[in-house]
Amino acid sequence: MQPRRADGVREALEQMIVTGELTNGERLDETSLAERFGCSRTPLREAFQSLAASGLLDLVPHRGAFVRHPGLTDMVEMFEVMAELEAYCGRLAARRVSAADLAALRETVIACEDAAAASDHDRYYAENERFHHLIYAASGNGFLAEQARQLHRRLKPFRRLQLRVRGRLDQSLAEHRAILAALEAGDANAVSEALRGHIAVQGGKFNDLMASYKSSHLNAGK
Amino acid sequence: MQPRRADGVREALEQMIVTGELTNGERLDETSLAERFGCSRTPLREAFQSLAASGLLDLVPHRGAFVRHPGLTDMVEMFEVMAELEAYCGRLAARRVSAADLAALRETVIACEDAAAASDHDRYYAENERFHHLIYAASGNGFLAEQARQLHRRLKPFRRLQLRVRGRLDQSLAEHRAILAALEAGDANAVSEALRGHIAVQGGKFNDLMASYKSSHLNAGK
DNA sequence: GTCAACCATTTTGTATACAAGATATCCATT
DNA sequence: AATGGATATCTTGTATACAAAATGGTTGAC
Repeated sequence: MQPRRADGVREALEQMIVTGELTNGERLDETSLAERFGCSRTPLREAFQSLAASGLLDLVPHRGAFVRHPGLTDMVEMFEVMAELEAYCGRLAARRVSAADLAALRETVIACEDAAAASDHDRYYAENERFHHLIYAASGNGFLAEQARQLHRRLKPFRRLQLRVRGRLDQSLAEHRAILAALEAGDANAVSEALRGHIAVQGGKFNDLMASYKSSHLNAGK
Repeated sequence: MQPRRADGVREALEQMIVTGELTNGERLDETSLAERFGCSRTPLREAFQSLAASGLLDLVPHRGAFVRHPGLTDMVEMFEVMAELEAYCGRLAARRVSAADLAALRETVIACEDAAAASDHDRYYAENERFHHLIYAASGNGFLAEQARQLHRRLKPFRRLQLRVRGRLDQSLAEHRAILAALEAGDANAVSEALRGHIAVQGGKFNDLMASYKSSHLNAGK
């Protein structure tokens, strides 16, 4: 991972943060990171600003940039908001979804079925992401869609871990089918509630989340 | 406005953007801005990254930074999301609000009454902001509160303009009273709906918003 | 022996110099 | 006259040099 170009610095750093390669609370040394990336401190510091704005770094003046991994509490809070955003997307989408959107959604569900049958977690996740992004877009509210995408992105690593829990794939798939059915029926409440339940961390999902959180090793230094 | 220090550059720029001093689509010339702020291009460019992440700037590689004012559509979309976020804050707050929170909320309502009686828009806005921030915090979800604060901040200039519409102050105050009453009663649905209605752009509010938007001169170059 | 102040070292913050890409101008050609 | 291309100029992107601030260690006093 040696991006000569600066555009990649932000992405590379983000990757290093979310994968846990950089542990929580760790101070990022500008000089050594610059050397590692084969660039100077300038593009690095610009990336820091961007990452800090996304909440992935803490920028303390004259002290440095510190990796900021969400704690278990933060994660639960974020999922709570994610559930609400998705539910709202779904509510709007139920009214505004187009035939083309529905066709695309049906496709992703089929693709998810294939992936689930093959136990291909990576592919399932990719299609799962497409499914949700389609719903965000179908909300007809571009700002809402963008917010949802951002949060979705931030929760990505944890969601991926969750999907590896046994049986979760099939459950997720069944929920997708229910969401799609509600959308086709144009039942805003049903869509909204199905999505909320799909995202919300409740019941057994909390234990799954906690387990995957612990195994993520992101909580070092907390 | 000449911040010698770099921490102020971001704030100063943000102010210049939201006040409309910098018009929509305008390209920010690094050299001239640096000269104006009495600093070099380096801190400016770091501020650009931060502002771009907040959606106030568009950063086009090798082309420059362009001011990005929300169009009328964007604004309506943002208010739509704001209404939903506030409604959710209220729903949570109805369960979690503390006696101290309620006392503080009562204070702000009284302060709002004073300000409204004196037709002091600036003071009313300040207390109004405090009222809403208290509810965000009372939601007990720190992430949600932060998201709400950010969006609230971004909508600030438009909200201020809206409040200048005749009669809007008294209406807003009455709604605050209703929200507080619902919170005291612990009626989650009532709080949620009262807040949604308080924020949502609907009915006559849309015309007010449109009028204030036009008079904001932020839409130049669109 | 402990605490505090001072100095050295390290690290962040800023300015400037330089490189690379983009735009605009001017000239040649059709 | 219009178009296409080459070049000059300007702007952004990056590296480096320098300044300021913080940290850590050492020394001296109590």
